[in-house]
Amino acid sequence: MSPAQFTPRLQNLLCFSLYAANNAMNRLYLPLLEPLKLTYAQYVVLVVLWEADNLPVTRIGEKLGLETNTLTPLLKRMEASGLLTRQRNPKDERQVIVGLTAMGKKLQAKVAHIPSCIGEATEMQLSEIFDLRDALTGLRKSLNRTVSPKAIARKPA
Amino acid sequence: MSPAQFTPRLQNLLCFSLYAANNAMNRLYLPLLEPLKLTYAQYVVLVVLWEADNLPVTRIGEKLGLETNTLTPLLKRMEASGLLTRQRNPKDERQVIVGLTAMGKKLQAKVAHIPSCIGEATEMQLSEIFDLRDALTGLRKSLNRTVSPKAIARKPA
DNA sequence: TCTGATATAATCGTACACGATATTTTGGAT
DNA sequence: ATCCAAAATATCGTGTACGATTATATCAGA
Repeated sequence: MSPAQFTPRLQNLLCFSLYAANNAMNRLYLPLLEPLKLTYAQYVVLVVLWEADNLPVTRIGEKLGLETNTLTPLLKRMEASGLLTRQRNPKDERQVIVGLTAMGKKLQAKVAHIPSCIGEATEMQLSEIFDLRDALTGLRKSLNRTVSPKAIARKPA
Repeated sequence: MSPAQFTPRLQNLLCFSLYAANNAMNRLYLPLLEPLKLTYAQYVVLVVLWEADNLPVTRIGEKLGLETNTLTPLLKRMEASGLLTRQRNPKDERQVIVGLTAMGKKLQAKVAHIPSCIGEATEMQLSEIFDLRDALTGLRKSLNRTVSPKAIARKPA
């Protein structure tokens, strides 16, 4: 083990490169999502529902790696802004089924330009982007084997 | 452009792989830092100060990619828990100089085990970790050329 | 010297993300 | 049928991050 491990420098830390890149990515999304009155978390909830509508809260949490203590208030805000509905499942009154409203569905067209904006800002080739994405997905899955939210412990996304 | 770009799937998005990996990393740090009563943000502030003590707030912000609206309350909490001091610079009363206390310095020894814990949890070779870290640092710098906090616009970290 | 622009930090309001806990519903074992 | 554990969601408190704004100090130019 090198002494550097005992006095880690910021620039050497994987965790910091991840933390700072994530903050930078969020800052890039802010002006892109602001005209739609969306936050990044709200955006990814919509991405999930555009793929598969009418999901219970926990199922959304499995896909996003979030639990209900984060999702419930988030979904309530999205319901209040008219993007989705939250209804108890008559078949199982424990579940709340989250479904898109017409407005929520319509937003899909209005974010179509975003991926290319992000792509440009990365200044990377598509193949590099895909490699980085896959490396990060692999990292997430490895980390989740050590510690994971309850929702993911049951079903790794 | 493939149609997939207009209906992005969660798993295809670089931003989501980054977001979810960062959340997972934070969850891994929580139990490691909890015995020290540190948050992740507080930890990286200490890493900065262990490298170079007695920095003005904005200088810390340049290194971390954060601004004073985030740092001021963070540093006040760390001052309250006895990790650091905040003093106006007599040479320039606009600046607040942040310095480690003895307790703040002592903590460095108590985090020495953390990098190897993280390393293990990644299930990656050191060379892979370094490659991923460098790719993320490059991504951050690219993204910061499109949008960046004021602190970074002046001096890219 | 004075005045306006800039630099530095702080404050305020909003929205996550987390651990801990509570509430309600369901299902299985007796 | 009853009771108990598990499941699903919600609530609460804390600590970031962010945009917008404010307050004070410094500095440069007229």
